[in-house]
Amino acid sequence: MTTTDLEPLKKRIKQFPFYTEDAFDIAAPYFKQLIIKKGDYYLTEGKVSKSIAFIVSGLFRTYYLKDGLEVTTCFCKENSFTTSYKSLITKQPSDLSIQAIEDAELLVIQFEDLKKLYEKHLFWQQVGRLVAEQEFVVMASYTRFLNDKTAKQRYLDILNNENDILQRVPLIYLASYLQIAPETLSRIRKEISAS
Amino acid sequence: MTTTDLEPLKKRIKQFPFYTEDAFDIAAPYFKQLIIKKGDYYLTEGKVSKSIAFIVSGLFRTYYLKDGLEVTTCFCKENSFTTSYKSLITKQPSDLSIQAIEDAELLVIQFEDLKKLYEKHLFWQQVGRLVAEQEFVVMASYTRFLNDKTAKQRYLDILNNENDILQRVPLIYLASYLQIAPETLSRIRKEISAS
DNA sequence: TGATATTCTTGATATAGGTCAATTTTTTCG
DNA sequence: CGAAAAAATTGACCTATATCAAGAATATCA
Repeated sequence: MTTTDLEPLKKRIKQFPFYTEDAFDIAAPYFKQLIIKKGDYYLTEGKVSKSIAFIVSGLFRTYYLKDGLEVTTCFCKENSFTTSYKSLITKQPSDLSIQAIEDAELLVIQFEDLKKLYEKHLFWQQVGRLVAEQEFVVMASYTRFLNDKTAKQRYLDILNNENDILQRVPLIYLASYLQIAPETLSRIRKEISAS
Repeated sequence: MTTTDLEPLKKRIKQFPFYTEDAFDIAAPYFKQLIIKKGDYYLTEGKVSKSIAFIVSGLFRTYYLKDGLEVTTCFCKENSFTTSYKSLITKQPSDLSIQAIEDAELLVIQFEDLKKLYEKHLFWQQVGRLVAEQEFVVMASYTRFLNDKTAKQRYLDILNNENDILQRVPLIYLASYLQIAPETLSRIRKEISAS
């Protein structure tokens, strides 16, 4: 019997202020390994999100349905966390699905267990706050990204700043993340390659 | 010498779980009253946000400049908090300005002081987390609001759900909050009143 | 109160990006 | 490998909303 390797997670948690080995050790038993194959789901629409996943390896996208069409809202890669944060917080059914677009390995903690840590350790309560703050900043930036830039600017932004993601996802997902019709994205790419 | 009346703030803080009078009393001395006249600013673009304000009375809007035009991102009314949350968290200069659009009374706490409370009391650390979570949910909803609905739907949403705000702000601010040109909003209103 | 600035409305016109339909290219997987 | 499915491209056309310009209605405050 081997124990799950938590090193990648520990490395991430160490980045938070006031980290101690103690705090980590007490949390460690709560994390369970979960393997998800490409195309499969960590969470599906309609379910209440009850856990948070640390992505050891692989790539996920979150999407919701708008008039029957999938709208991708996020790409989540290794060394970050994923969940339907809104569903987790509000305890309402998720309107997001979270799908692996590469084979993935997760370390999952139940939110109930995390809350126990919140109450036991200022450190974990603080991690909860910092993560929430970070999520807010990311969401605020995404809103501005969508609303302040033209379709072409948005694509160029990704091309310049998140090229690794671009290489790993089908353009059809990227298009909806950029809030562009796939046909329009195709034209933008053509225009750029011509110049 | 009279002490500042913190009752409205206390009433709001009482809504958080694990509230105790003790926790509130320890925080109380940090809150300072601030009066802001209509048209004046709580925060201006370029400054780093270093405090959080509880709005006892009055109404604020936050806006940023996009190609020289003011884009309103939020209306903040009595019994809620306001700040440039992103600037506060990231310690970067704010791209938002926060302007009173009605005479207002605030209770202001410095973020430095709040952080002291975070470290002293699990309760306040938790308040910080819950507020961050709430801000995230609001921002996520706003993003979806802007991207999933047509201009007309967005206006009708506000008309039906936030009529009090609508009564209190010039349409020109509302238009930019809805990401609609003022002319378009005017036409939408005309169309609705005709039907 | 009245002059001035601000806000709101209306019309004419422009455009970024969407939609629909057909084809080609790429990926998947038995 | 090769067939079927999925993704990407291309062309023709459309539409929601922006922009520009001008006038009417309101609000402000000396």
